[in-house]
Amino acid sequence: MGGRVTIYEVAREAGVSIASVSRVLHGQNGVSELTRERVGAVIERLGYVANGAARGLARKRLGVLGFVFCDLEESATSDGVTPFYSHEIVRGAERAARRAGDAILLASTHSVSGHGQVFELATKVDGLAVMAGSLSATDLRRLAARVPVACFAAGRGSVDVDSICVDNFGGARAVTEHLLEHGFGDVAFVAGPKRSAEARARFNGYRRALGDAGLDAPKQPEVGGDFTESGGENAVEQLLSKRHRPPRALVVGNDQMAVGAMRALAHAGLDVPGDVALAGFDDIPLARHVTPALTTARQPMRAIGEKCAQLLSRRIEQPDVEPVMLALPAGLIVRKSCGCTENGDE
Amino acid sequence: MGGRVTIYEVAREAGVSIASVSRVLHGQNGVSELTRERVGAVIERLGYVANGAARGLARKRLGVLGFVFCDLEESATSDGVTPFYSHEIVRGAERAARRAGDAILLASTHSVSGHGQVFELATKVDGLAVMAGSLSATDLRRLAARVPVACFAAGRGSVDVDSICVDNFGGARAVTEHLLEHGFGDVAFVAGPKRSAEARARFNGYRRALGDAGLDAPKQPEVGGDFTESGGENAVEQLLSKRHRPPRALVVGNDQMAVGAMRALAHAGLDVPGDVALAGFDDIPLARHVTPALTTARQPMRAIGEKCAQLLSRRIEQPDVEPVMLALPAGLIVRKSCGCTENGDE
DNA sequence: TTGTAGGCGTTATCAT
DNA sequence: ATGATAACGCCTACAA
Repeated sequence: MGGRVTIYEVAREAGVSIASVSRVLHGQNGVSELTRERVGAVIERLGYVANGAARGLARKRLGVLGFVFCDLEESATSDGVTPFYSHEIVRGAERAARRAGDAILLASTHSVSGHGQVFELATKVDGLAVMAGSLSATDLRRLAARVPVACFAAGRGSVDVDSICVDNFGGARAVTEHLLEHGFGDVAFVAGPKRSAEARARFNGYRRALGDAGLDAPKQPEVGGDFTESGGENAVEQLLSKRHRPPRALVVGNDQMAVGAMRALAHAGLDVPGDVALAGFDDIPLARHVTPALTTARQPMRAIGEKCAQLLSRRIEQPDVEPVMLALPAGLIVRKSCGCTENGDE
Repeated sequence: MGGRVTIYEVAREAGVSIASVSRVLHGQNGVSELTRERVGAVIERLGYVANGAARGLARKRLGVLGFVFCDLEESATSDGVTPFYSHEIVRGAERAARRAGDAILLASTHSVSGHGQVFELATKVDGLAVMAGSLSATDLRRLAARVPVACFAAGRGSVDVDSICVDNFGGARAVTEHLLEHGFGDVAFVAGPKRSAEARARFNGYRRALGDAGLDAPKQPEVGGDFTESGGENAVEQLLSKRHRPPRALVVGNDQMAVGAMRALAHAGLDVPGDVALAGFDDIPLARHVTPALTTARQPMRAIGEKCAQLLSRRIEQPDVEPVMLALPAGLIVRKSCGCTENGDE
């Protein structure tokens, strides 16, 4: 918001009407060069900054897109996963938003929880992009009934809003196929949270790959975790104790759990990829840095952010178009944990 | 912004005046229980969401704090450093802002550069927190003359605005002292960018520690980099070629460069910490994951974000109080790269 | 090219 | 307890 000086003062000081000031402010035509210069000088001298509230009120558009993330707090965050995840999305979103002249308002579900702080937030934006899982389906529905909403990182959900996510099914399938191509017959799966649509999609991608290879695939994941490092560690410990012999390869629901899995395997005296090959999902920054470097399916986070902002903008402009659900392809990132030796890293 | 339904419609539908609606909206007294209920019901039924622009205009306060970061783009970012850094700051900021009923508007300098997009941004917020280095001193000054501004991650700069940063001097000093306590006599320094006030403060902290130990310290850093991994790698290569014998220990300007340094040392066949001990600065997430784990000085990012939001809020309320410069203590994080063996990690 | 004036949706003051 | 009614600062027809 502009400090004190208003368009009226600029007008007075320049000896013109506010309409003229407004015109030069927006670089419109129909202003004499002289006026333009005079007004410009006054604006600079007075340090005028337009009042966004007034502008938003008049334009019926604040020029602000809200993004709400779910804050996994102490769990996933401590390893810098969520931060990166959200940061890349924000970057993409910001880029797209800026092209449209908008700015990004940030909030995390943790700080936005309580009763209905999202609705309070909704007040300050033209539309809200929400990360799947950061809101209950009920709240999401209520929200969408009030303001333009888009959803990211969502699997095929039930709520009828625009949404965008990575192709979890395809990514997991590709990763699994890669493991299969190594000739590993016994490929097990470490699942994510049961309630997560994304986690389920990844499991299904894994199953499909097995099926296509003529292999038996379990209907349900043998073990699973909550997408955290320790979750992955526990899951693999459990898996090892369940089986008389460890699987030859492992597709893990996400990279973070994969890192935990590596720890569990090391603990059990198993070599990766010698004894057990491994692949994750997401391509978090850490994936390149663990030893061996993690083979994984990359989420196009930036693109997700961009696309989400675009979807949201569109809905703001055209509130009644049919909602779409997009899935962006995941990139197969081959590193060492699968048994490949060449450095396939970019 | 609220979709279509306004306070007038709510009022009409509830059979009261907009004043009454406004009252129940703010939980004010002086409203009969009956009215309160009726209005509440209508609000829910109509899905009313207040228009933030109108509200901001009337209140002279949008309830939004802007944060602008500098986007190191492909350099530092590719390793997930900046993301983490900014994410933690944003978290802290959001927390503090929320307590004050505010929201956080995000922007990065990359996308905000060009001519004066910051000023455009300034339009949409009540105040702006800017990361040091994301703006030229001139722009910062101009900005501060127009809207409330606070600065974070700034060393003692010249511009007269509220600012907050970690105690770079003290942190570097503590880290250096720790290395000295190991009995390493020859401790070299890998500096950050010359223009960075933070980098200089760290160098000075290093010098002070040497001086206090009765050791000679160079007036200028022997080598330096740009705070990136490859920058650190190059700097150390250069250092090794300059000297006939490698230093016994190395204080590196930040963690990211320290990781690069480790690579250079490994390349030269030098063991860390056996041949060369190492310490960094920041405590980025990766620091725990490299081998050996990196000893470093931790930046209290969250606290920085919180404090910055507070400083900004204060300045918005009281534009004329004397600007303050705060430095938060850095925590010494002892891990393996310095030669310590016990696991000092939290 | 320039100016006038109504409207945007809330808040808040002042009556009632 | 409730209701009119000015601001708030900008945008934008519409006039001149």
